[in-house]
Order: sequence, then structure tokens, then C-alpha cells
Amino acid sequence: MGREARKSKGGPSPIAPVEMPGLDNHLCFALYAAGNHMTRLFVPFLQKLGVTYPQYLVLVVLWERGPQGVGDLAAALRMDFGTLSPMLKRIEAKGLITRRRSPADERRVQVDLTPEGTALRERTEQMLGEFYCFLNMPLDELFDLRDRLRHFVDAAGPQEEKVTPIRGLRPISV
Amino acid sequence: MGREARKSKGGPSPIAPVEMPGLDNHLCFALYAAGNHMTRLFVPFLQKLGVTYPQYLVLVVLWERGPQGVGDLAAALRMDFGTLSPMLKRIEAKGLITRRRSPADERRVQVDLTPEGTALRERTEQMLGEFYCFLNMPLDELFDLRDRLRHFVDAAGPQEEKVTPIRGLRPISV
DNA sequence: CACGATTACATCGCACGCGATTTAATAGGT
DNA sequence: ACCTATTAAATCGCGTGCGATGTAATCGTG
Repeated sequence: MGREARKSKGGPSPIAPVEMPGLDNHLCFALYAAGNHMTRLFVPFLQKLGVTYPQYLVLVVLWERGPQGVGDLAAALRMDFGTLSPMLKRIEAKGLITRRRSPADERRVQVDLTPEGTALRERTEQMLGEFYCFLNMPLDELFDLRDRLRHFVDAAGPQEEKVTPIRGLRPISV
Repeated sequence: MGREARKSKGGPSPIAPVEMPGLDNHLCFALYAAGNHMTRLFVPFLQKLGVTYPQYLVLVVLWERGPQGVGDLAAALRMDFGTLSPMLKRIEAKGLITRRRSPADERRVQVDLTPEGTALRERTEQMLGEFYCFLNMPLDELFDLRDRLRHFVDAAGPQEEKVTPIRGLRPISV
């Protein structure tokens, strides 16, 4: 997508407009549809565990990395505090995690697994086996797609300050 | 930890459990994160048009395929009526579309672009040029990712006759 | 033609997802 | 030590996303 003015009408921008792509040519729709598709496939399996899709992701981080602060979870999941804070309360209400203020720094809230939350891991591993069978796609295709998605997240957009927490994502002015 | 019995457990399921993958090994998280990433990148551009991400997708369908019923839009966008119905009212409130009952079949609601909605297409084409520059990724990578996502939606899950008898949902080509 | 089944859409409730604002606690400079 | 800036979370508002339910119009079959 160079700056050759294919269709420029002498407007203020030097960037050429794009012939309107059809819906199925949009990458953003492909992402949208694939994400929703995954949700619709996965949620019935998650219901057997009694958690929602994003709640499951929180548990995955806790199983993998141990107790941590709300901000650490937000950074790992690329999630906003405004999403995470109420969600953690709902997971706590289900008895899977605990939340308590750090004694050393009263601003921080430490999230930890309960025995019930820890125990859920084994049932999850069983469920994941069933789910990957259910997906019915070659594992290498799934892995390849996953790696390309990660590359997209790493590579697309402005390259400065990639490590900042979500909250610090600066607005884009073009 | 103390886990065992990969296949030897005479339990209800003959399917082997999966060693719990880390967050970054999850395809579902890659989809989740990439979708949210695209939203964060794209929304600032959409705000210049005054529409939200899913509202934009509705307009794309109308620009591409002309006036159609709510169900046709839902099928094309793989969206629920419960999502689409209130959203169409908000787009209508912005003056971009009209909704009216079909005289032939009073159950159907026909969605059509207003002159303002039609006019927005040119500004969108300009914006898309800027956005693809902003993404700063080779086009072939973006196209390749898009195609793999479409393949995932087509291939993942139960294969029971994906042929929906829904009007307007063309098979995906290219 | 009657009448139950189906269709097309609307509505409601709950859980995100995120921008904007608020609150409480800590860090840092003078 | 004082005061301000910064940081960590929580809260609020709006817009999805979807299952469940409701409703009116049409269809299909006797």
C-alpha cells in the first residue's frame, strides 16, 4: 500500500484510498468471525467447568504463573482493569480464587487460587483433550494459525512502547 | 504434578487429557488477543466516521450487497438477532440506515442505506488507505492470515452440513 | 378455512471490553 | 516532613454478544 495516488482527488491526505473491500476480504471481519466462532465452539465445553471464556483465561494464567496482582493478570491477558476487576469478583464468588490487599503495598490486590480453583485444572485437562478432538483440525494447522496470530499482535501497529500495559496504549492520531 | 493415567483411567471418556498449555500456547487466547488488538488499532480510525467496529461491518455488507433483511445481515455477519436488532436501531439513530417492514411479508424488516450512509463509503475508502499504512505489515501477510482464519471458521468444529438455507450468505470465495 | 407449526424479529438478562473518572496508597522532590 | 505526582484498583456508562423468551405474521396440512 504505497503512496501512489491511485484515485486521489487532491484531498488533504497523500495516502491513496482503498477500493472498498467486500466483507469477506476484510481481515478485521475474519478476526471477528473467527473469534466468535471459537467462542461458540468452546463455551459449551467451558460450561462443564462452570466458567466463562475470559474467566477460563484468568485461571490459565494463575495455573501457569501462580498468584499475582490484578495488574499482572491484566498485562498477561492484555485486558483492561475495567474488564478484569468485576470479572475477578465473579470468579471469587464462584469460590475459585481469593483476592486480598498486599500487606506490603496496600494498593495492590493479590489474586490466588483456592483449592477448588486448583482442583479445576485436572478437569480442564480432560476437557481440553475432548475439545481438540471436537475441533477436528490437524494440530499443525492450529499451531500455525496461533503463531501467525501472535505475530500479528507483535507486528501490527505502531512499534513504540510495545511492552506497556494495556492502560498505557496511547490513542492513535493520524 | 501428581497426575497420571493418560489413557488407563477407566473413566467415562476414552479421550486422553491434555497437559495444561500455557496461556501463550492457547489458540483461543491468540484469537482473543488478536481480535482485541485489531479493535484497539481500528477503532480510532472508525471514530472519525462516527461508527463502532460491528456497526462498520454492517455498513460494509450494505455497501457490498445492497438493501436486505435483518436475517440476511445476521447470516452474513454470523451475528445473533439479539446483537443485531438493537445495533441497527443505533445505526438508524445516527441517520445512516432506515428500517421498514416489508409490505409483502410483514415479518421481515428491510434495512437500507440513507444518502448519508451511502456517502460514508468514500470517506471510508480514504480511511482504509490510512489504516493499512498504519498497520505497517506486508499485505501478503495480512491476506494470508485472513485466509487461514476463514479456513478455521469453515473447518473447525462439527461438519454437519454447513449449508445454511439462509438467503444472502454466499459461499466464501477467493 | 381452521389451527398448530414455523419464521422473522424484538426484548431481556448477564457478562464482557474499554474509555473516563474516582479513590486510596506510595514515591519523589524540595 | 510536606506536598505533589504517580500508581493500582475500582467504578460507571455504553455498546456489543448471545441464550432464552416473547410476539406477530405466514405457512402447511387436514
